[in-house]
Amino acid sequence: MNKANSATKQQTKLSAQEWIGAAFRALSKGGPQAIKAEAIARDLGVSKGSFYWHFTNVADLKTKMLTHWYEAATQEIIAQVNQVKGSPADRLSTLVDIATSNKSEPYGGVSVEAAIRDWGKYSDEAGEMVKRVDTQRLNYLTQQLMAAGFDEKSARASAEILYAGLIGLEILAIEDLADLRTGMHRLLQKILN
Amino acid sequence: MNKANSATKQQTKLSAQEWIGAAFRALSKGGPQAIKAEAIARDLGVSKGSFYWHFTNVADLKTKMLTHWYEAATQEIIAQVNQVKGSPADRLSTLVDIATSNKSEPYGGVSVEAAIRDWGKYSDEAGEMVKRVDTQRLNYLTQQLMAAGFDEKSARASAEILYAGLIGLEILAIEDLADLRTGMHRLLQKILN
DNA sequence: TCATTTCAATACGGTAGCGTATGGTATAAT
DNA sequence: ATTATACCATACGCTACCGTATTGAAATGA
Repeated sequence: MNKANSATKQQTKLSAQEWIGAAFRALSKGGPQAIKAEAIARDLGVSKGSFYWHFTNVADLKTKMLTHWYEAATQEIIAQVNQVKGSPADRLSTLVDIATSNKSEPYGGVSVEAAIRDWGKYSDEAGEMVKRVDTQRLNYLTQQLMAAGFDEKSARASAEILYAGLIGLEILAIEDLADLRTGMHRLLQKILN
Repeated sequence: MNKANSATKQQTKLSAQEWIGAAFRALSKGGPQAIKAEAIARDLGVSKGSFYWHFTNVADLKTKMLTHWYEAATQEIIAQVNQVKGSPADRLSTLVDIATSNKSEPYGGVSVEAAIRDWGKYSDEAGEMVKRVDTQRLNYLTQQLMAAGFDEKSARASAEILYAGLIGLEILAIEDLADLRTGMHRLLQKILN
């Protein structure tokens, strides 16, 4: 056995990030109650001794998951959309594409989003984080719609409908991303026209 | 103590229905993982000996919960809406009101609906039940929209948007039912006009 | 080289939930 | 009055998970 084969995923040391990534995988597969130190350790092929090195306890891991998701779900996406040159409608369209793309990254992606939203219903900490994300996104959508010519009041109303549609379609059609995307663009057209 | 006082809720015997009702309360408060025999028994002020009299195990309870929800979430509501005399738009409006009303009944009501939808993501059995309910409701909506003058293709498309909006708003605004209802009627207008 | 730091394995006690077994009590039937 | 039935309590063993303590090993630095 070649001991120094770095390509075979024979990693000797783990980082907190890898634990967090595995935790997100567990979350989207089994829900919040699947975020368990020993189960994730098994999944990583390691013992819980490692877990309690990187985190003080499970609550600590959860907090760090939420923080990371917050960054990925707001700042990064908004920055990404803002550098799209074109009309506000173009940016909204880009936003829809991003929101309906299932990135292979650990956090971000549709299934994680939905799972965290569930989580938020049963945990205050997660609930507040979801609320912060929703508020920020809603503000951003309103802002884009106003840039597209809506007055503030109707921009906010349309942003709510658009965002609700996005969330709803995401939850209903989560297994077929292509359908989700076309449905979303359809709704966007209905609101913009 | 008047031993034969039937009005004081001093019930000596429990029915399976009361267990199911308590289980739904636990579900909407704590999520699927809160459906636990011993916890619900504590809530009912009784021991788990009783639970295993009425149900063979926890899986059995869950199956019965899903069956009851299925009935309440489709047949009963559709029957209720169908007896509204008026235009299809009137029936759709009534449907929105029903869907956004938080009934005090054990199953039915917005919070239970959302909780079961979560549940469906992590359990195949619940997932299939949710899918059955969604399909039936979507068909019914399509049918009503066709009666309102849409052709089949666009009726189905609009039904999906309407239903997605309903689900989305439900999940976003679950704490404020009044807002939910007005938002929903707004979306209905946008689609019908 | 050897000492320190970083990461992981193992072993432990504690709690919570499951399902079973068994016995107890109240109501109804005869 | 006695027996049967329906419902519930209690006690048990089992497993999964938590968090701690201790030891071990590998990498890094001096």
